[in-house]
Amino acid sequence: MSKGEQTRQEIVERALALAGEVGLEGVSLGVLAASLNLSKSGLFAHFRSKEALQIDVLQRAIDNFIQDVVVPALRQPRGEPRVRKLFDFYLAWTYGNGRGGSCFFMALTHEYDDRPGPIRDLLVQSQRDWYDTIARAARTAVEEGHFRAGLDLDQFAYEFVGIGMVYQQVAKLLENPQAEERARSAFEMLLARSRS
Amino acid sequence: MSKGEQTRQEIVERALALAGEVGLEGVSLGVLAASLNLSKSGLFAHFRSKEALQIDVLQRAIDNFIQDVVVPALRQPRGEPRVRKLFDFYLAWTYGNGRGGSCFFMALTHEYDDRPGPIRDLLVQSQRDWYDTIARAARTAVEEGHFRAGLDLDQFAYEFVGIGMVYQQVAKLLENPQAEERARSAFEMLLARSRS
DNA sequence: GCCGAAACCGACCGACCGTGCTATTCTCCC
DNA sequence: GGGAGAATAGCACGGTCGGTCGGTTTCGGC
Repeated sequence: MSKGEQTRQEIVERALALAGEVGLEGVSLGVLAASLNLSKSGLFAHFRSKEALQIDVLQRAIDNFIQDVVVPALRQPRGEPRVRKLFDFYLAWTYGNGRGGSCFFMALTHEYDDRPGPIRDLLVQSQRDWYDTIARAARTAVEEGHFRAGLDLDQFAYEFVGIGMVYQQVAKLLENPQAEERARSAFEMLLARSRS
Repeated sequence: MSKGEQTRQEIVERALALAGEVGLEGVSLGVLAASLNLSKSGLFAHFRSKEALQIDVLQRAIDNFIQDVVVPALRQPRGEPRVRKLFDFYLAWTYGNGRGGSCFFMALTHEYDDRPGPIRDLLVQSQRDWYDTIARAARTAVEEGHFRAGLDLDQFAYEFVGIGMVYQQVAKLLENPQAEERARSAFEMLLARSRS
């Protein structure tokens, strides 16, 4: 990897960390450059525009999410165990990501849900993929006989994500220590309903 | 109401609308003033600081939410009907609020969940009140015999809010027309589980 | 070890930010 | 209807923003 490419990676990585604290739009080139001991122009030379950097950052976040949540879950046995692990890793990622900030994608959802453009497009695609991933995992559980035939897979994914979302607010904003317990309890109910 | 107070109200109102599009932090005094045909300094004279304005805007949003969601629900008969209406008004408010933007409080959650200060404090309090309101409504349903005795009221509120949150993302960001149907379906399941 | 290319820097641009200060205009009560 | 005080405008400030440009340093292949 050339020097330039390496620096580029470091920039994206640092920008992702900063974006977890102040939002993607809130990352300014000056602050980002200073935190990397780089001049603003030196940093900027790696990207055609700030938006190009933002897209790289988002893509990096998507890659990380897949690597940390989806891939390890897919290594689990097909069916309910895989669905369970998907939820576990999701919860863990949600909490650990962004050093105290909330789930990166949730923050972006509210930052870009009414701001059209390539960033929103990429975000939408990634979230659709995520819902699909959950639904596909649920389908394996149906195929394995863990979940009942005729289960509405998209509805399952919908409620799956809902639990993760409220977990974030209750854990991060409201700082309620019971948040995880409640999330797991809700998820167990969702699983139970999906079985019989 | 004096002229000054009237202008102040108009400023807060307009700022609230703008904040629904660009976030609370994203509302700049210059743009806000221009959209009201006011000079920036003329506008600023009504508030000690930008933060004071932001707090007023948030307080206004809280008042609106109570007026549009909580108060009308409390006019419903105690028990399940009241809980149902609380959800209905919540969904409607979520969708209609901010002219295409998502629920104001959800956006603020991710804007301020790692930014301490009076705004975050007020937001936290308002959200805790909201969860309490749901839990209290659920308790009336227990008292009326609609919900089973021993129902975990806070868990009920948790899952209630979770459904509302995922609804927002699916409806607003993913623009899925089935979002509301799925939300209502999930809510019916929650009610069913709370009864028997 | 040289040399072209890649990487990086410092200075700078115009625009906009929040916030004061002072002057002018408007409102409303006597 | 005039005068006091509130409401608003004008202007300037120090800063930061994304972005540009020309020059300097560093890297990597020969």
